[in-house]
Amino acid sequence: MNSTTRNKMIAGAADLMSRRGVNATSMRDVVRYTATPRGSIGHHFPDGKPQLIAEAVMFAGKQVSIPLEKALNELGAIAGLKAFVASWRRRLVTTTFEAGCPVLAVAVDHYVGEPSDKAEALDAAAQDHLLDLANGVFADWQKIMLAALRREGLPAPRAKRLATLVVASIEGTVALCRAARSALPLDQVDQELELILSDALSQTTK
Amino acid sequence: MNSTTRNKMIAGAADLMSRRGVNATSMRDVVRYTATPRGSIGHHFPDGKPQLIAEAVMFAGKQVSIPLEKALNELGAIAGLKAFVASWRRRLVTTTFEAGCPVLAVAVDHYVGEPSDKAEALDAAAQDHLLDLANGVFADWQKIMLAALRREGLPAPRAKRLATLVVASIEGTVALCRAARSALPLDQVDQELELILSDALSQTTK
DNA sequence: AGTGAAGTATGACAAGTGTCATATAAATCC
DNA sequence: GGATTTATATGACACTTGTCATACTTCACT
Repeated sequence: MNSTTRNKMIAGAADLMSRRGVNATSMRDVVRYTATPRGSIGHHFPDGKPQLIAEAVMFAGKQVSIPLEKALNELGAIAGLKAFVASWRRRLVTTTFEAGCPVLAVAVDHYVGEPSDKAEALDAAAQDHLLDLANGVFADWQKIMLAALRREGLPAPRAKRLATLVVASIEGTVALCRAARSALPLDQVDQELELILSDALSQTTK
Repeated sequence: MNSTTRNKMIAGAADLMSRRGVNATSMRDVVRYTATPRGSIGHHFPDGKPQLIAEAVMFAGKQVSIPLEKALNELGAIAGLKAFVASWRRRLVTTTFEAGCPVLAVAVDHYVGEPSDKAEALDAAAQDHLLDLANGVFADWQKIMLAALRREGLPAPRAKRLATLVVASIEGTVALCRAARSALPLDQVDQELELILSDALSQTTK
């Protein structure tokens, strides 16, 4: 199984989806963008576009969760989060605020299926599956953040809420930065999150 | 000028965009959804789909900013924000987490223009204009939140950062809720935001 | 009554969409 | 080395998209 073509397609799809959204990314765009053979797309993704989107979401999930976990492990919750935000910042700046998060794209820009006859019935199921995947990725990120906070002594209920806040606010802030073509929102949120987390952690050791 | 047709189209476009995204919302969808005459769309929106999207963004902007400002004025920053979040929660629940924010949709799901010959040049400008509008709406919401916080004595730099955090985290959380088909993330973030704001405000009166 | 504008209806256009059937090329295995 | 799976190529399909030209209706105003 030649997987480099397949992997290039998945990575390219994730990238394009993060920039323009799900429906603005056609399969022909993906093969153009990645210089992969168009004839292979049906071969590597027999279930068609929904499958490609699904794999792109899972790919993007790992692409974030692995460095996130590493940063939190090596630097602790606060410094690790700052490093993670910094990597988002770099991505925004180097793409002139064109690239975003493909998982958010799936949550917001729902895939509208084939024009064919089967219609509504399958589309709803396919869309639900994609939402499940996106939700799984978000949950994964939250779990990683949660573990880091708990490791520093924060009680579970508070840590869970803060993990949700961190993931949600970063997702939202990245979107704000793209709209503003500026990293200012991310810098502001970064500062506030640091304050909030260090406040919360300082209360536990008292 | 018969504006009820026009207004129905704008409101319907905003609603559909908030549920499925920009590119998944076709003009034919809008006239189907709003039971408005298809022949009129070119009449009311001579600049075509970009114009309809633009008006939908501004419409959605006011639809949020007006009740937000009212709630903050009447109830103060903390209780007002809680009331505002509660209204978001209602919208999510009553639409079984299908509806979201059309402004976020514009920021994430970029409009891909007509298939015609003019191509790239105009598209980039049109997309930039839409991003400007979305950014203006986000900035408006932040300004309203900022004013409420300053009214309670918070110094400007901190208030600005917190206003950004509030807008970004609510946008992100609504997306999380849609992916999870659950209001839990919003409830968690609501609780944390309350804690954060009351902490920040209590430090000013000391 | 009549005139002109505002609104509505309908169909055609060029182009793009995902998918599929078929055909060729490459690589793997006995 | 031949056979069989894997991969790539190409073109056709049924359909949707935004836009436009053209017609018909409605309505206000003089």
